Amino acid sequence: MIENNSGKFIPTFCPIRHVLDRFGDKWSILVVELLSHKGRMRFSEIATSIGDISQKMLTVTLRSLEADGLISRAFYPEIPPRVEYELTELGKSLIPPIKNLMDWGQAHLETILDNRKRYEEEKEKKKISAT
Amino acid sequence: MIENNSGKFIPTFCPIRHVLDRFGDKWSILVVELLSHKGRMRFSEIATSIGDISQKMLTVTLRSLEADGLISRAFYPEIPPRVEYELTELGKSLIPPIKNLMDWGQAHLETILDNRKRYEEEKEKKKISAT
DNA sequence: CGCCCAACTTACCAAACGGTAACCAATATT
DNA sequence: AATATTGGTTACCGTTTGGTAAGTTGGGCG
Repeated sequence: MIENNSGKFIPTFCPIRHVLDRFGDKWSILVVELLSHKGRMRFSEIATSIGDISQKMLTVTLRSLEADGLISRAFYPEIPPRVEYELTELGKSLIPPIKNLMDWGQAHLETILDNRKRYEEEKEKKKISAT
Repeated sequence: MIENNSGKFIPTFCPIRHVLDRFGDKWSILVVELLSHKGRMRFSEIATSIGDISQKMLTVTLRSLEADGLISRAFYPEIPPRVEYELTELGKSLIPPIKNLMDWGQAHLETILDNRKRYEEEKEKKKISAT
């Protein structure tokens, strides 16, 4: 067993679990994706680009991406301070696999939503016919 | 905005958010991965293969994968009953992108864990030097 | 009669996740 | 003197997630 950065324990032997554990949160992949398009970005730029992320969660997300070496943080002690983030080489290496998954999503999203709707309708029918 | 299968609302225009929303849970990708290796599997087979999934979560996960058309469910009304699951064509189309992500994980997991440890150590050092 | 099987379903509960709002630093502007 | 700036941190709290344990189905079997 191995302890991750939030104190949870997951099986050592299973890299899948680690990947899921790392990217299963709400914002990490989104931030990586964003940085892959825009290059270096300031904290506030990322915040407004995403739109509905809270300041706290953006900080938490950026910190954990930085801890894993996926992004780098450059602090400029000006007044007011400026902080810039960008993908490291390791972070950049993550772009192709993420892009693949996103392309798959783009290609099949409609089908999935249709399936989901159909499934719900079937369930409703069965409920009614069971009365 | 679009409502997903758990009643949450996410921006329509962003397929990334949908993919994350769909696969951000703890078990979905793991089940797809497993079925991609083993083909058809019974409920109990999946349960013991994963090892630490609860019956409830396996049911929930399988239902939502079925709702989205990623797996098919075959029920045999024998005594005791038998249920078999396998990937649909749509589900199979998901294997390559998932495999890419997993390969990336396998390749970089150690680096990430090292980075994470180093980051924690640096943080500790700063804490001590600040006293 | 009572207990077994597989594959659930349900009620209940604990922990994790993530949001809100307040506070901070140091300087520049009003 | 008060306010604004950026990029945070922190305490608090509600929601979501997922686990535990019990109950359900119906025929087979000791």
